[in-house]
Amino acid sequence: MSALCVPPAPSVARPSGTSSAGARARGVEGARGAAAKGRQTHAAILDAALTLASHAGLEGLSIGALAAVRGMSKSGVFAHFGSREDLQIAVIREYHARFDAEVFRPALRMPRGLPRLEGMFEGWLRRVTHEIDAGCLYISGAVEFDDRPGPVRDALAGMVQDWHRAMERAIRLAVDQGHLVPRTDAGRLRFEIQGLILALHHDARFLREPGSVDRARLAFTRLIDSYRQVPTRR
Amino acid sequence: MSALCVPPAPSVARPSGTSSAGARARGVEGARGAAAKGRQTHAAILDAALTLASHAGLEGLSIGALAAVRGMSKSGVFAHFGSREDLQIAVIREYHARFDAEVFRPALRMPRGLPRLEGMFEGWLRRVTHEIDAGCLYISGAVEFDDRPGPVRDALAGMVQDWHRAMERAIRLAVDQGHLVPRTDAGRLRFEIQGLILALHHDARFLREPGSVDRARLAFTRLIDSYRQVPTRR
DNA sequence: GTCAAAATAGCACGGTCGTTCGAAATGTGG
DNA sequence: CCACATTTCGAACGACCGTGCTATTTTGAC
Repeated sequence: MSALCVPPAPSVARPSGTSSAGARARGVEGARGAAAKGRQTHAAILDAALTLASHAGLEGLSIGALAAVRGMSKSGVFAHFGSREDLQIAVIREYHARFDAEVFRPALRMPRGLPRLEGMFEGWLRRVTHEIDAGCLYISGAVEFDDRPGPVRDALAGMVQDWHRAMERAIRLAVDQGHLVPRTDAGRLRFEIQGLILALHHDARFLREPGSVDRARLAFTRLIDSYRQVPTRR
Repeated sequence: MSALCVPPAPSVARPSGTSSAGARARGVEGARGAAAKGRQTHAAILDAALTLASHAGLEGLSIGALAAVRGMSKSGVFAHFGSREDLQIAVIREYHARFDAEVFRPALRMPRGLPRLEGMFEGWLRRVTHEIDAGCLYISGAVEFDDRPGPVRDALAGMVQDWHRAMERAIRLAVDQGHLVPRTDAGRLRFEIQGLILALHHDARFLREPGSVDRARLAFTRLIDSYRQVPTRR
């Protein structure tokens, strides 16, 4: 399912000695038919949670606010996720799935090498641009959880690292294809590209500075050019 | 005082119709002698608040935790700042002052042009490096308040923009000195440099990736080289 | 329609939060 | 030492938080 690896919805392996039906595992469960309405509202809540977390951050995501948005009771919402932490992780997982579908997978359809790398950046850019009033969970989450160990941080870091690995793979492919100079350090180029996205997110979203997107795109072009393999060179 | 402009401690111009002695303006007040012990604990609290906010973020900065750290009562702490918001702003202002003293002012002592620009980056780098287990308030604040209008966000944004302007001034000086190519776009170069710092903060602090500092330094060198005015060129 | 299972509501608990207010303690100038 | 301003405390408030329990409603298969 998710092209950026990560095990698919780990069927909630937590201790779950929590007695009550509230913590019931909302994993793959009895396959066919069993939960029709349940799954549906579960998805709807998750969607609202994603919107909410995009604005208030994962820390600002509260079950009460979520219940108010969905027009249902706190405990009704709560029952769909074993705990607030599980809710946060579910949100991260959902964000990852969307990022995967909207950024990574389309880029995979581009020919390997520079075009695919550029596709990744463009998709990323598009997402951050649309998110200018929504906020990237990878970025806000990184800041919120950089000092807070635990499963949420682990989930977040794992997915960000997946994405980094994917980018570096694309960079190495571009080297193999002869599009970039052979001595290209994939890790460093990934670092530099990511810096552009972070700067864009900062300038556009926090400072509301217009023209940031063009600036990021220009900087990317400059950056790639400095790594480009020019056949007619010395 | 603060070389990066920003009016110096605006003597708290808020309405202050809040009756009680709690909200008493802790501004410049009667100059000499009047408040000896008060100022001292005020500074001590502020220092602890800075440490706390560096780890938990400005949002995570709570008066209760601060009181516990300082070994005093919540209301005792509270009385030193009119409100939580004023506390946050005071923290930001203090952070700005330190940044000013540790990054900006030392760089000003370097000869104008590239050396000063490099000095700024190095100072910034040093600060982020030391902050690897402390967190940069400019960065975490930007993420926390990008969707939250109000005086805290305004204060934060103002100071970040001050710093940006200072960097761009340094870049333009480097152009004037003939160190960088004349067509250098100061805003874009500032954007690119800032991206490196943000990427460093992200990789080193969130992902705990070793070698990020060297990577950032290398990337900076590469970046500057791509803008460098080479006298012996074509 | 029946009936079990699933989904949701309602309510209460313990906790932390920022804030208020009046009293107690502490410091300071005369 | 006194008198006064400043500083600190303690207790309480209302609000919101996550969570646990027990009903009640809704759903879906037969």
